[in-house]
Amino acid sequence: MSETTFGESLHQLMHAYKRALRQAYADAELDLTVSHIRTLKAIRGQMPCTAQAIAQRTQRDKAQITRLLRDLLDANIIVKAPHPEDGRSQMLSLTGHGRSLLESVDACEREAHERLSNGMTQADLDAFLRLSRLMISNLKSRESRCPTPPPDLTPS
Amino acid sequence: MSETTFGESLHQLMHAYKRALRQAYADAELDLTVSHIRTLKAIRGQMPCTAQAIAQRTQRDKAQITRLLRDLLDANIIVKAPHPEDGRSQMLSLTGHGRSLLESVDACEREAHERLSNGMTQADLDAFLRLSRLMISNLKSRESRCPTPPPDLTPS
DNA sequence: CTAATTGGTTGACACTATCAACCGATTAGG
DNA sequence: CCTAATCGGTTGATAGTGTCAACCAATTAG
Repeated sequence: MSETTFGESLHQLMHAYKRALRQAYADAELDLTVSHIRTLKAIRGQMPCTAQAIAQRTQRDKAQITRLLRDLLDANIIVKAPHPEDGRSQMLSLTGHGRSLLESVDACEREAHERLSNGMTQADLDAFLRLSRLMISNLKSRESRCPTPPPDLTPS
Repeated sequence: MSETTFGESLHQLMHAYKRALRQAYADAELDLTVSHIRTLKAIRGQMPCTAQAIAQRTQRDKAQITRLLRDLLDANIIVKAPHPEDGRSQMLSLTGHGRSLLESVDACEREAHERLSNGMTQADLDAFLRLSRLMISNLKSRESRCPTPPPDLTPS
């Protein structure tokens, strides 16, 4: 029976967490969705970077990324610059506005994170993170075996 | 800094998990979404039950529940019966079809769960579950502005 | 040079969450 | 009893998100 409660817990945790973030962002008058902010953080994490890199880092569809980036560009939170070596690609980076905005975000999240982790030790958090990562990699390994053409099992 | 990776991990785990479930359901030719199945499991968990109970149990909007139930009714997976003591309410229960369908679901999930938990001990799983529940209750307590009811962390 | 690949964009669609308005049944207060 | 508030459920609207497929232009490979 532990499968059912596992999935349920995961769902509930996810949604409670997202609600908490949305609430915190709204309280701070940050007019951004969770997705936008996730994208922003990905950019900051490896600035300057390409849209492709963000898609990989956040595990999301590149179409989705394009749309999120459009909003962020319109809001003057990031800027595009041509890629020096590849005319298809473009380098994304935060504007000053984007950077300061992201600092407010950090404050929001620190608060949310603090609430979330109430009663948990650092070891608990580490353990949770470790297990999460393990599960992600467990799931991903199987997932990605379809799109790649069969790793030649050609009858030798 | 650990907040960012925490949120990222949670997102990714959630989506990887949902993708795995969707894939498993599709492989088994179960034409149901994750939400439908979550709803079904809630019904099974406290059958017979009301829509209200499901909404609470799964922490979802009652409007959403109504729509999911409509689909399940149309597909003859559950049935409605009038509530004996309250004319507004209605008792939901699984049909035979629904029950057998849910058994296939269980099989799918067992498989997905097995893949997911590869390399994890039972203690790991328990720890993960315990921490998840703790965080959920941490987040919920402020959400609903209620005095925190003591989290019941019974490791069932 | 042509063909395949890659970075990015666009369109379409499904799923999910959330909010507000509403209906009929029930309950509470006078 | 009658009215008002509440409750279970339904419906509509809107937004956020995930996914797929088609496409363009730049790049690379043969």
